[in-house]
Amino acid sequence: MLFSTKAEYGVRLMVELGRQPGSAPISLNTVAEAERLPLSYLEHLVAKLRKADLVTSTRGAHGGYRLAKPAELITMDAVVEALEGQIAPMECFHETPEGKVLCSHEFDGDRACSTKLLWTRVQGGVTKALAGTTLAELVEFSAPGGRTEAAIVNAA
Amino acid sequence: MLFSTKAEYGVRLMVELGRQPGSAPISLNTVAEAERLPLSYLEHLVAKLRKADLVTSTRGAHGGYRLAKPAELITMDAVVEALEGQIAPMECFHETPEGKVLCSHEFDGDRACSTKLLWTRVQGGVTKALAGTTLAELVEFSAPGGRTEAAIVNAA
DNA sequence: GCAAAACCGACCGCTTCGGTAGGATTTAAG
DNA sequence: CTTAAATCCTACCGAAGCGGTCGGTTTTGC
Repeated sequence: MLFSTKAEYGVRLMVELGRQPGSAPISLNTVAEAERLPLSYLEHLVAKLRKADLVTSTRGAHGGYRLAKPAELITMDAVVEALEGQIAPMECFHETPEGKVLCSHEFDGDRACSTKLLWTRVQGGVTKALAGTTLAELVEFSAPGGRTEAAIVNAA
Repeated sequence: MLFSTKAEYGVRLMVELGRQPGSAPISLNTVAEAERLPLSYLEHLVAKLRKADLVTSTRGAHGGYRLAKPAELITMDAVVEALEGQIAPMECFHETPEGKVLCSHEFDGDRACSTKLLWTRVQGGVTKALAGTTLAELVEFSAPGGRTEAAIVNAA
């Protein structure tokens, strides 16, 4: 599995928040029941989303969570990264500001790392998919009269 | 991390086999020293590659391993899948012969799974990268006078 | 004051990861 | 025939992460 349920549950949580049009905050309990997920586990996940400034919280009775910005401006790479940590195909694959750096096994420098090409391509494919998908799309797609399966193919 | 060192080491192992032109089998010990990887761990990995018919073995003194087919015909999705198991972005994301099936949380059927679109795109991006890369490319890329970094971008 | 809610941190059983260890079996070379 | 090299097989092991659970504290509206 590329990702754990942290990403799965967290994305569902975000979609649930994105579905509500109003300005009233939504309690985690509401989300937990709607998605049938354990409340106390969602607490851990929403904490990560809050630290990443993807949701805001209001405490006390009738409190809850809201999206920190419009769903159209939230891309899924930020969401998944907040939940799962840095997204890289491999432990030794580090991104530095100035391009990529490999590798703990790339010794001697007498020849290129044999796996660099592969992981770079994989990295590109994943980030393109994640960064190219907005929360708004997921909300629309999963709506009762949402877009059809064809939308998946079209947006390749 | 999307993949563990099983994929990393296993791919290196395959590249090392692909580098040798001759028909003589290469011992794991040779590979282990060349790539500075623990021999006894490589044994586990090569067993998976053998079960997946990606390498063949000859036992006894001067034995070792060879690629089961030309490097041009070995795509990395088969290699990674042999090492890491089925590649899917998420536990609940199952591929059936007739398309995709979701989801353990997609209850009631009254609305689409909110994460299906996302994971389908991720899946597509990863498999495209893996299936679109052959072992021969990695061998060439990592050769002493191999192709430059630009090859990575070009082959997007 | 009470109840609802966000917050926080500790704990727990389970599986995987990365690796080690010890052997058994096969085979080529001397 | 013996020995060394190599594949093959199974069991084990510490560490870490996963998927929660629990108990409690704090904040806030009614």
